[in-house]
Amino acid sequence: MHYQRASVAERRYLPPAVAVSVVAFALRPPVDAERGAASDAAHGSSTAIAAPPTMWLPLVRRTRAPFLGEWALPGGPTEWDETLADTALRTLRAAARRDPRHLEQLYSFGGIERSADAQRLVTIAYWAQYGERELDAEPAREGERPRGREAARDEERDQDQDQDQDQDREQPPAPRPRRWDDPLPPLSSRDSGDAGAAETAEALEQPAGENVAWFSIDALPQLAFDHAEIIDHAVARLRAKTEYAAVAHRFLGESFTLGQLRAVTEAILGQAVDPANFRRQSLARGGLIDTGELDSGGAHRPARLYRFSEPDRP
Amino acid sequence: MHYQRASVAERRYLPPAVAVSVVAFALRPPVDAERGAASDAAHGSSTAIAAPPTMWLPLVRRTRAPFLGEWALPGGPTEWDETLADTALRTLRAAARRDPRHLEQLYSFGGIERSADAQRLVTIAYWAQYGERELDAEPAREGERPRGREAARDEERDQDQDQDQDQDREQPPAPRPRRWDDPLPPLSSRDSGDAGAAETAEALEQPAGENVAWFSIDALPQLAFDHAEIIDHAVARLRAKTEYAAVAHRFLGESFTLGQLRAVTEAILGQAVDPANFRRQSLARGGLIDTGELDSGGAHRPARLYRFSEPDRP
DNA sequence: GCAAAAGTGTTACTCGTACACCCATGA
DNA sequence: TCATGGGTGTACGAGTAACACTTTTGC
Repeated sequence: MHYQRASVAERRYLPPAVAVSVVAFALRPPVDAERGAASDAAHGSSTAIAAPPTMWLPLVRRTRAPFLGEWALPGGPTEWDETLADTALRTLRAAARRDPRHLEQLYSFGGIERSADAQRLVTIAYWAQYGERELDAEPAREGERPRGREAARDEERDQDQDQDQDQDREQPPAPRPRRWDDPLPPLSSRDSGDAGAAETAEALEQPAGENVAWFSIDALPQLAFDHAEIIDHAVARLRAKTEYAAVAHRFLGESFTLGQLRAVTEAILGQAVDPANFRRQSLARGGLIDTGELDSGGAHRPARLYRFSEPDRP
Repeated sequence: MHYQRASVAERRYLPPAVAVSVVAFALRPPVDAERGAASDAAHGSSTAIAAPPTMWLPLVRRTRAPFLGEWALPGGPTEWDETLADTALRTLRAAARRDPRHLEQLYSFGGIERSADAQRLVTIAYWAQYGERELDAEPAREGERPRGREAARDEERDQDQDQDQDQDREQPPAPRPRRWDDPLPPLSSRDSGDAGAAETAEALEQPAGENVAWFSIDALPQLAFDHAEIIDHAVARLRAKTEYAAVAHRFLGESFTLGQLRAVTEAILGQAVDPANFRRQSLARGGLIDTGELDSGGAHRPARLYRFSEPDRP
């Protein structure tokens, strides 16, 4: 459109473009994923979740001018008919080949370092979570339409931090043509190239699957733009969540033992948690439902399996 | 620029414009301000802060197409050389004729109800606080440059909610041309019209001073767009702040009694607080400095005056 | 003196933490 | 039988809420 034709000198006078970056956490890389750096800790068994020491996230290696060759968060500019959350989903899927289990807005960064003559860019950062199920699923092929549109539905709902009593939003008075940030209609097949503001400095070419690797947050590489800040921000947000259980359970599968949930919490917090107290507090806080089943896997007393009451998939 | 020349049909294919909305709280309207609705409670004395029952905020009456005649939050699109925070400051100043004491990013709303052929708009919501000093200051004239650039400096720092340990951001590796969201250079004299994306649905013509009124949050009028949601959000954020004292003191002047601080806290929370416990906890939490002076104003024992340690004005 | 708010003291209760201890299973 | 994690009981301390009480002013 007009953007492409604007000269370099003209571009800086255009209003800022809107892009999205996604910090997508998981307890481990997907089985088929490239691992970036720090591959010392042996992640032996494929599916079993045993004492996860840290969290991982996918990064994309830049193949363009600013910060060429460095690693950056998945993301890119919004398409004209996409919600912010859908842009996050689409770009994350292009990088990780999977839809996340949870997606939530993090913060808007007005500025990113760029050359003076580039168009300005407002980056809306999102953070996402992958559960065991998503990591085990075979990678989606390019061109398929994303599954799990529910993930976007969470967004802009419980983005608030603590005891935010999710006030219901009443319908607007006037005819409601459809918020362009609504959960969203068919994502048509038009992810071929970078239309719109794609020439922007941070704009991301769809990674073909190469140039993507998963990194432990303990061993991150040099990062492009201010993405290191964004990740710090996301980690802080994750840890600040008072409702640990609500966040932690999304890293796991459908059902889980309290031991697993505690291990995840310890991975998030980066420190040990008393098992006895964790049990009591988790159960007291509510949201955990005893399935009645037992997990007879380990060389010890079988543990009860729980589900989380949150309707993850309606 | 290009935007103006784009036809209506073309506009919807443009990338979203970026605009800002500001929820600016104060304990009372400025003396010279128009009061909207609910003017029953007699606000007798001009300067004395006596048992403020609620919070107030400025709204702007729309003089354009969607939601014409309804009230909306101060705000508007970003200029090409403005940071997000500066856009918030500029538009808030245009409405309230005053610079706030504190400004902080709230949340990004991807969508706002609009007609299908209008350009999309991403709204970054900010919330601001006015103190007694700002409310008493004579209104700034149109065309002056804003004072109190410090306010913008807060922004993007402590936006996080609770125990966020303000991690220092290291300098970027490459030459740093200047983040376009930096605290910001001379705001030149160009607030004459709406350049750029100003034709956008929500775009705001600088209010000449009319069409602006202050409302109690207990008696808000019908609001345009999803601004009611944004206000709810801002109020929730304000109440969720654990460090009440740090937030509350900004509503007051340079020095204040603990009784005043408690009254402000009660206004924020909307409920009574035990004076004895409030005193102990406030002092224990630190940040309050006994000035040694006394406030001999009321028909009772004089109260010590305190300052807050936060360097509000460096 | 009396009202009213400043300021102090005391108690009870809640919640998080630490840790001792029993339970049930696989090897 | 022993090691291991599941699961229960309990005591201690910090922080908070509730409220009685004293102090100091203006009227």
